[in-house]
Amino acid sequence: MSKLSIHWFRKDLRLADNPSLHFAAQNGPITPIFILDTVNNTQKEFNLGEASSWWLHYSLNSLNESLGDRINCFSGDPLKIIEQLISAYEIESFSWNRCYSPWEIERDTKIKSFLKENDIEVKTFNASLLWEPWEILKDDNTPYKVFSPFYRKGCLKKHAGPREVVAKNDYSFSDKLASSIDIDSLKLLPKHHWKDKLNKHWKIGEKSAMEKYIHFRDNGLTGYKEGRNFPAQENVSVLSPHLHFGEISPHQIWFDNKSAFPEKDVAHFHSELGWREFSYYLIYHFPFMCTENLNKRFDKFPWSENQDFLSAWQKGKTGYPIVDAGMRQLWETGYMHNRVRMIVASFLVKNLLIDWRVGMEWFNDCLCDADLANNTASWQWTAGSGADAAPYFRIFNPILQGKKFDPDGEYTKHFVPELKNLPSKFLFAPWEADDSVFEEAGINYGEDYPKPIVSIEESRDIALKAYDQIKG
DNA sequence: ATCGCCTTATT
DNA sequence: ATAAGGCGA
Repeated sequence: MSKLSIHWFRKDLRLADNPSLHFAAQNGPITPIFILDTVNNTQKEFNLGEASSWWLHYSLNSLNESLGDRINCFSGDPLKIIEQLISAYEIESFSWNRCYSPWEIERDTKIKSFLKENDIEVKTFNASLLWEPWEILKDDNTPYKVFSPFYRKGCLKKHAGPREVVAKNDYSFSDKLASSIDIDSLKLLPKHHWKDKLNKHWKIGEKSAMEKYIHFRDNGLTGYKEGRNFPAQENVSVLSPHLHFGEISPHQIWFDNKSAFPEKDVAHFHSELGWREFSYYLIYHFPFMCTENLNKRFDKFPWSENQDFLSAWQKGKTGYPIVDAGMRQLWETGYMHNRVRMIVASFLVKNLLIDWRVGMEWFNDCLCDADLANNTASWQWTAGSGADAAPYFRIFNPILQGKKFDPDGEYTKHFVPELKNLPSKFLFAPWEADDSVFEEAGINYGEDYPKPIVSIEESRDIALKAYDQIKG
């Protein structure tokens, strides 16, 4: 048997623009492996949530189809599995594309030196970031903490630019290894029926990811800059889960010719990719922030542990329609529009006074695009404890946000159908309607739909006082 | 060292 | 109109 050129698939579940795969192909057929790591990410913050586990199952199946059913799956401790592979087979080369979560960096560093000690050629590549986090620094060689200068100066001006897209070849793949298991044996599908709802909302895999990008480009990119704020409009790409699992790369998107589209929309869409980069950048330079406040002052913040509030938030029964619509969209579809993510997160942290980590855990479990970097950076941003955070007093008002960004109530009524007959002027503040309005709308207020669990004004004041306490 | 600037707001 | 405060050059 000839020597194996192993490519280790991780967050790069595609054939196109895959530098490691491209490298492995130089030595004949590639041996593609996937390892479900059951050892290094057991901490709940890093664990594969239910929705992303569900996604991964189908993404692997889609990938495997492209590989002609040649994927080799394993489950367990990657180091041990790789150890077994190199003792059982002769290895020509071992390669992968980099991952950037702190626990992945730690794991991969160990595996890389282990392979080197055993005289195996090991190569790693960039497949998922436009700018390597260590390549962008201020003039004083410390990392940026504010997005705009990071992106405009660090990324766009000073850097030579992202690597080119790797051409796709007709790769060939070796026969399956005897010790590998099949995808089903990874047991990624959740047992309960929640997942059944997800099926109708998504097409998973490399081909669908590219189709979705093209569809967005041709139908949603024009008007993106403003339209992206309106959850009822189709001006967002919804590429996040595909990007998370690497079914499509930011390079493929970045370098795609968009000259037919308005410059301001294109620039803004690119800057959103920049935000994704910034999140990865932050957790690379400040790995502790995945579990701890970036701003240490927040360690003293008097978070509430109100389980009733948390449960109402999770179920979408807070009595604030735009918040509830968002939380139900999450539960129904494994996704939430970005504008609404900010609204529900602000509500949890600044009106219910619940620790951002509790919200992050729920998002991690329910979002198909659950991503440690984006989740960490965005929750901390909302909580005010993170980098480039909004001033603490900038607390989202769910009534005003609803009126402003869902003016016709289309999004809210879709996910909170019990309010569909409520006149628009009351939709985001139902308590302002009197009995006759509810009667006419056929709503038993307080039964069919809950009354607010907290007062916006009072809870806002409490949050501001708590913030005053932790100020230096 | 100082000064302009800052994704996503609210009243 | 207003609201802190820190970052970046």
